[in-house]
Order: sequence, then structure tokens, then C-alpha cells
Amino acid sequence: MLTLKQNQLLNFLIIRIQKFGISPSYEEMCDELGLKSKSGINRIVKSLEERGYIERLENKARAIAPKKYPNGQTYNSDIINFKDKYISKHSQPVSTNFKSQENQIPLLGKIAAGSPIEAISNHGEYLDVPSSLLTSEDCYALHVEGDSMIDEGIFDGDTVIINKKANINNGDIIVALIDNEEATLKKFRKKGD
Amino acid sequence: MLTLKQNQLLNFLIIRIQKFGISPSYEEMCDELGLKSKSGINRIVKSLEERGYIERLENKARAIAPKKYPNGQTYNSDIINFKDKYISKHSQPVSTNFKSQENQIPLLGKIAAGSPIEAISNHGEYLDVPSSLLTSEDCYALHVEGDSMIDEGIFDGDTVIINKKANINNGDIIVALIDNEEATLKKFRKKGD
DNA sequence: ATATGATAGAACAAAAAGTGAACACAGAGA
DNA sequence: TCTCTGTGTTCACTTTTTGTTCTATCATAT
Repeated sequence: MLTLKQNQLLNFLIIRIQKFGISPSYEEMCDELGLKSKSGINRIVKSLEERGYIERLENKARAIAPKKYPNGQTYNSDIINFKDKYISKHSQPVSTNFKSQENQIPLLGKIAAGSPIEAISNHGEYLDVPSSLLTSEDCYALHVEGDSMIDEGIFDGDTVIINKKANINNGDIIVALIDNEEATLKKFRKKGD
Repeated sequence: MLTLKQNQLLNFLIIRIQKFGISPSYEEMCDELGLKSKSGINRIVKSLEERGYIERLENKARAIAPKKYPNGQTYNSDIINFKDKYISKHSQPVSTNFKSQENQIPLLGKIAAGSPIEAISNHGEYLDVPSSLLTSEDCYALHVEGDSMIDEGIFDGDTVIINKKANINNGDIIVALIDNEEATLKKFRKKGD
């Protein structure tokens, strides 16, 4: 479906976006493909858009978003580590020694993302968590099982850190307890009262 | 779909809000981006708002709320990315400026991200958690099962830290107890009264 | 009411980025 | 051969993004 150059550019886009979080400029693409003019890039970008491999905002800088991989597979902007992609003008990756900040929070068990699982209870497991992750004094962690929260970026096997809060906002992801026995991870949405 | 500066500012906002709970002032943003004028910040803030990456209250101080991560993933204030590392222009992990005492919170079990699980109860498991994540005296962790909270960045297998709070805001992710027996992780949204 | 901290935004300038026409060349196929 | 498509280049734009200065307005604590 793609020509040589289209394939080359699409790959470059995907890699760059994954690495830096923002798409490269036409000039940077020129550089990558070894061209001397932005016009050529313009054409290739348009053809990629035409064929549905990317989406973009016209007349906007660095506004290209991949939609498919070169093989046609739907592009999945993975749950990224946005901070790794934080580009400061000083461009210094700063914290390699982050581990020293880790603390422990109780790992309370698993929670279903789809169907009921055992109640949340403390089994003595603990999780080392960097301070940056803890937003309150009593957090806890849960393993996630099931795929029902995939749309929320929660996958089977993930471990989530629960921040105890009393105020819930619509759209929040919460640990829902049913009959004090079953617990699930839910997106909160209040209806009526 | 973000430009360099927009990306930079959005990352800064997310990081700061995650660490301090409130958004930085325009002046602090200037400092971070290396600008001399708050006007530039104003423009970037507006462009971020235009593109739906943040929401804000006009004419209010420090009233910016991220809505999406730079990659477009839905932002959720209570979900933290374990792998995140803060990169500051001071080339120092910001967390160093914070207390990094070890805390323990109970790991209460699993919670479903979609459907009910048994009630949350303490089984003696604990998790070491950095203080910065703890917002109250009794947080706890839960494993998440299911994918229904994927949009919020909570995947199956994740461990979430729950912060007990008394006031819930729309959009918050909460552990919802039904009849004190069933629990699920939900996003809170108040409708009408 | 006032002082202070913050946000709002106009105005000007400049750099960066994107658009598109025009011309050229090469290879694949009909 | 002739045509179509993909590709490379130059050049002349237009638009967006960014940087700066200055002034006005808003919000809140005292």
C-alpha cells in the first residue's frame, strides 16, 4: 500500500513521536529522508493522509498523528511515559537516580476490570513506589485482572495505585465495592441521585 | 498534535499538578520555559485549551486542569504512571526537594475495573509508597482487574493507591462501595443533585 | 479599601513551519 | 511509445508559533 518513501516517512514519524512525543517538522523530515526541499515532504505527507495512515491539522506546526502502521495495523499510541518525552530546552534527562525515593504502600490484592473478584484485602504484600506517584498518605495498590478497563488504559495484569478520596468526580476511575465483598475498578458516573 | 512549547508546558503542568496538587502560576511557567514574559504563556495556555488538552477557569489563579496527556490519552489526576520520571531543567529529580520517607499503606486486594468484586478488607499486605502519593492518613492500595478504566490510564493488573478523602469532585476516580459490600473503581460524575 | 499576586491581551517583531506551482527525471505498464 | 505515478528541486509565498514590552484587569488576603 505504501511506496518506499511513504513507508520511510511513516516509520520515521512513528519513531519520533514515540520518542519525543511530538511530530517532527518538515525540515527534520527532509533531513531524515535526505531531501533538500520541504515540498517533497509535503507531497508524501499528503499521500499518507489520503491513504489514511496519518491524520493532521492543516497549517499547524508538528500536527501529525499516525493512524496506522505501515502494515496497515491500527496505530496504538501506547500508554506512554510522557515525562520521558518531556523536552526541555536544556534537554537534560534529569532523573536517573529516582529509585531512592521509593516508599512502600500495601498491595491489597487484585481487582477485576470486568467481572467480580475477591474482596480487597491486605495480604501483606507491598509495593515499592516512587514518591512522585503517591498523592495521599494512605494509598494502596491493586493488581488488575481483566480487560474491561482497556479503554481507560488499564490492562490485565496492571497494578494500580488507589488514592483514598471521599470526593468522586464523574469520569473518575474508582474501586467499587459491592456488598462489601466484591470489588471492581469502575469509571464513576453519577446518574440522578 | 502539539508543538514543542505546547508539549513542554503541558508536561510541566501535569508534573507540577501531580506533585503539588495545584497548577503553577504563569510566572512559574515562564521560569520553566525560560521566557521573560507571561504573555507567551497566556498564548500557549490558550492553544492548549483550544486543542482540548486542558480546561481552565478564566480569570482565576492557578485554575488549570489537564484533560489529556500529550499523546492524547485521557488524563486522570488520580492515576499515576509508575514509570514517570520528572526531568527538570535544573537537572535534578524534583522529588529530592520533597520528603522521601517510606510509608506503608495496606494492600487491600483486587478491585474490578468494570464489575463488582468482594468488599475491600485488610489482609495484612502492605505497600511502600512515597509520601508524595499519600494525601491522607489512610490510603490503601488495590490491584486492578479489568480494562474498563483504560481510558483513565488504569490497566488490568495495575495497582492503584486509594486516598481516603471526604469530598469528591466530578471526574475523580473513586472506590465506590455499594451497600457497603461491593466495590468498584469509578470515575465520579455528579448529575443534577 | 488597598496591596499584592495573577491573569488578560494588544502591539510589534522575527523565526519556524507549512503550502503549492512549475519543471524534471525515471520506472512500470498498457 | 505513451502515460501515470512517484520522486527530487527551486522558489515564492502564507500561516503559525514564538519572544518581548507594556498596560489593564481580576482576585484575594489583610
